[in-house]
Amino acid sequence: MRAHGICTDRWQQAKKMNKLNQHIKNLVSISDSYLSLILDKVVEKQFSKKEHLLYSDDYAKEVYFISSGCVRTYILDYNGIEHNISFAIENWWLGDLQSFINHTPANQNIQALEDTVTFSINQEDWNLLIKEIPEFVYYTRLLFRNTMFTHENRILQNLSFTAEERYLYFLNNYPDLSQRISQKHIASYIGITPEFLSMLRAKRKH
Amino acid sequence: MRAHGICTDRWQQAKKMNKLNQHIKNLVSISDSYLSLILDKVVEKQFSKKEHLLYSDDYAKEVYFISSGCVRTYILDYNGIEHNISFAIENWWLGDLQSFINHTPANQNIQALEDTVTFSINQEDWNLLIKEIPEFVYYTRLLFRNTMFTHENRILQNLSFTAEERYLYFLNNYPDLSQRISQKHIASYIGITPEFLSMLRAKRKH
DNA sequence: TTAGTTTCTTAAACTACTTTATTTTTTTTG
DNA sequence: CAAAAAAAATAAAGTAGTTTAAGAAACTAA
Repeated sequence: MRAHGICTDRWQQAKKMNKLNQHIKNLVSISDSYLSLILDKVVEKQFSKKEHLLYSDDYAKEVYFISSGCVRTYILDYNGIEHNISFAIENWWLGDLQSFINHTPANQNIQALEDTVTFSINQEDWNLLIKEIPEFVYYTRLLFRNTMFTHENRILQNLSFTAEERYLYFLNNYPDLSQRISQKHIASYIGITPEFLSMLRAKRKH
Repeated sequence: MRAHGICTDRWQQAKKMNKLNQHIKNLVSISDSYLSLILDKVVEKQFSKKEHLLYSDDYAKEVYFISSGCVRTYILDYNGIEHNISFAIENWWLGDLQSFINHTPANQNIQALEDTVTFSINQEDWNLLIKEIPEFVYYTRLLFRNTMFTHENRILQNLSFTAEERYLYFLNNYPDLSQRISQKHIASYIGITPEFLSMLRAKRKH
């Protein structure tokens, strides 16, 4: 990109998008011109703590790559109880992909747990990149594949682990998240009440 | 393919692979020559009821498209209890993809629940097809994406549904499987004991 | 800094689901 | 087809996790 005389604004933006740039290059080999085509479509957005990126029943018009901060996705059950589906921090993509791809109302809510900066791509540009850039197809294929593996492992856990084992697995596998995220939200993610998590933690101290 | 003078054996095989043929064509637009390149790599295998296609700790050397029959994938927990992860019938792909793709020992076991005919692709051929045929990349991207959605919905359910709701969801969404698969295996899939499922069913009759 | 809000802890009563054991029904196999 | 094996039903006792409630600790904001 540097060699192609991009104006200063673009160059500044490219610098800010360095994390996304690296993330793509780490997964697929891609020409600089294709890469800049992707980065051109990406828009920076800022969300303050507790702000929502998406509400369920709305349509997910974009997906997000997190540059800094932390968000959660959650569903509301018919009793009005929130259940955390996932967390995302720096260098993670997220979004309600079913809504985004199938143009259906979202099941998920997305909320910032910290002040957060994202790079988003909207549906139109996403489809354009998919059509124009085979490497973008490969890239998203790997993202889908990895998410599929993560989901699969979580299903295995839900079937065979106790609450305590799920908690320990979370601590071991997401030590960074464990520090940043409240117990209340971790409890919801592993599918137990905060009170029961508190009991488990008390038990482990002795 | 017919126009290209393929020998009778091939033509016979192609007829047998009609389901796979259709499955690919339904998801991506692909030339006949590429399609026959894929079908050339596919090998028919037969498994009798209760036979294993894969044992955990072995390496998954192939993935399977089911032409007829029914299989389950399951894990063994450290108490020796089996937990069903998924079922597959005609026109479904399955395999321990983590083992197959990452060349790690399998977590999953795969077992035929009925006499089953599969078309399998081994790792080497899979990688070759990925390298040579962009449409195969698109095809597998869609497979991964759909599996990802299915997994995601199951995680949502595990977080927000009771056992009874999970059972009703299974009945409604997989009516064909509900007929073919024993309650014992359905119970395991939704994460409860067969005894408790039996109770739920008795309760619903009144 | 203090009041207000949210999170965490503790504990007792409760419930969804498991465990164990026995009987009945269905399926498999020689 | 009969015998054996596997699956399903029922029931009683047990347990992992929930609910409710109330107080303590930790953030948040004027």
